[in-house]
Amino acid sequence: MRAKILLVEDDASLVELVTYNLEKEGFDVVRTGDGEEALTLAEEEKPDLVILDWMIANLSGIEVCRRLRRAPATANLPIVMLTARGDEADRIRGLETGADDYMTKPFSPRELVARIRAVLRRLRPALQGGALEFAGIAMDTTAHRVTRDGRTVQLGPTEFRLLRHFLEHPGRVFSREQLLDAVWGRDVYVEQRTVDVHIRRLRKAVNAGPGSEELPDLIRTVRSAGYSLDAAPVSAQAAA
Amino acid sequence: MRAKILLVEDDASLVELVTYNLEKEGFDVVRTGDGEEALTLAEEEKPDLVILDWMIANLSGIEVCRRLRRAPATANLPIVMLTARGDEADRIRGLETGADDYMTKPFSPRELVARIRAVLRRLRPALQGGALEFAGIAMDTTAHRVTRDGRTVQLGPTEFRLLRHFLEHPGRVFSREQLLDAVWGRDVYVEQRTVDVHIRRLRKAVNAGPGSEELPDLIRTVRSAGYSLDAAPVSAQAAA
DNA sequence: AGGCGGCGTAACAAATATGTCACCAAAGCG
DNA sequence: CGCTTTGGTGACATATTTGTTACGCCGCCT
Repeated sequence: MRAKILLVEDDASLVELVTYNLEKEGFDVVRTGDGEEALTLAEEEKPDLVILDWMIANLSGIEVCRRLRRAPATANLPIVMLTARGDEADRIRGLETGADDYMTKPFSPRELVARIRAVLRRLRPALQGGALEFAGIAMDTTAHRVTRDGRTVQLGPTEFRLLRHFLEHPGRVFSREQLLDAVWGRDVYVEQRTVDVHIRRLRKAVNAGPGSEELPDLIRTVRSAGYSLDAAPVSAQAAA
Repeated sequence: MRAKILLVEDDASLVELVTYNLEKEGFDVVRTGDGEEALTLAEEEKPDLVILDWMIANLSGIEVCRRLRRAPATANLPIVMLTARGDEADRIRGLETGADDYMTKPFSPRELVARIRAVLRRLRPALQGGALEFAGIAMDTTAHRVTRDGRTVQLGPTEFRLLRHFLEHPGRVFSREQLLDAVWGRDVYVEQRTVDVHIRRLRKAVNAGPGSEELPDLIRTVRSAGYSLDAAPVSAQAAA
């Protein structure tokens, strides 16, 4: 999957330079020089990361940053601040406002790309390899294809995102609420029970073996806590 | 939630400075100056973040970083590199190796703390808990999994919370009332005897060995006082 | 328009956890 | 010793949580 980056910057030559380098490295770039528009674009374009200049028209970068953090839809969006000032106090203020990293101008495009890669690797593993794998389940996020032990698994869009989320954090238990946040989106209101139904559909699809055979269930139900993708099944040892 | 930070640095005065500031800010700090040991500690201490000096004994920081990324247990561990070099090429190399951020010496402690906060803020969802361990009992609160001497232990939700409470305060004796407060909640009214029953269930689950064997009981009954999680098998204590 | 696939909800069934009891065992205590 | 107090246990009815199925809605494609 190509990562989409929102570049908020009003220095035209810098925009060109950065855009050129990012696109060369395989990112999609959406651009604006306006603070208000940046907020709109952050919602509508759903970028994977925002590069935000400190000094821009209409709203200061730091204000944009603050508002992005406040809006549920963008609260977790990775933000890299760009600043001409080398002043430490400003950098700290930027980070405390919720930026994830910053770069001081002038910077080299190579370093910017390396930093963005580092941030994305941390935050969106799915964007990196394109391939996820766990306990016999393989997902090609680029091709939107899933296999279990080599056999193709057919999934609906929601089940796909659900499984991807589990594959990105194998072993970890997620509450229904967390899953709704991560898979459905922070601003969607649906019943928590909906998660159960999709878990059920995911299980059915993933655990179907050849013929009518049933493969081991890799989705673990943690009562009163949620679900997790898990390889280690409960040891059915002698408990008599 | 106190975050635990592994500090890998061999300059003693810098270690002091950083440790002092981190602890003042409420972090737990584990330290080493040795690369090999860093890898061990990263696995055993399960820190939430690693601060890694570029120049350390035994293994270079960048090599430590690479190995941390390769091991599944630490592949997603946030890493902040510390370097004396201002050389851009090195910084890029650090980031591309998998570091999430870097700081160039000399740096101000305040900025370091701000950066660490920024990184942890991003990752908080992934940090909900961590690992607890005491006398052979290991609990992974993230995965909601408990083992005794490596064998999986099956617990109900209440038993899980109860055990977690004990693991968080090993050795300490809690009255039934305190346990009801901490595990059930302050506003729930149930009989104190209920605690006994759950202690019983917890013991049964935790002390079950292979087959029908019984492992030593780690939950100590303190008559007319309460219960505690305790490794010491001897009960020749005279409390008054 | 008609058919289709995916989605969210409701409803019911099944599984599991929980709080209390009643009764037994063990530990202080005079 | 015998009595009293405190903790251990197994059983059980109830409450809560989860599994599963059916159904209607909506957007999309032809």
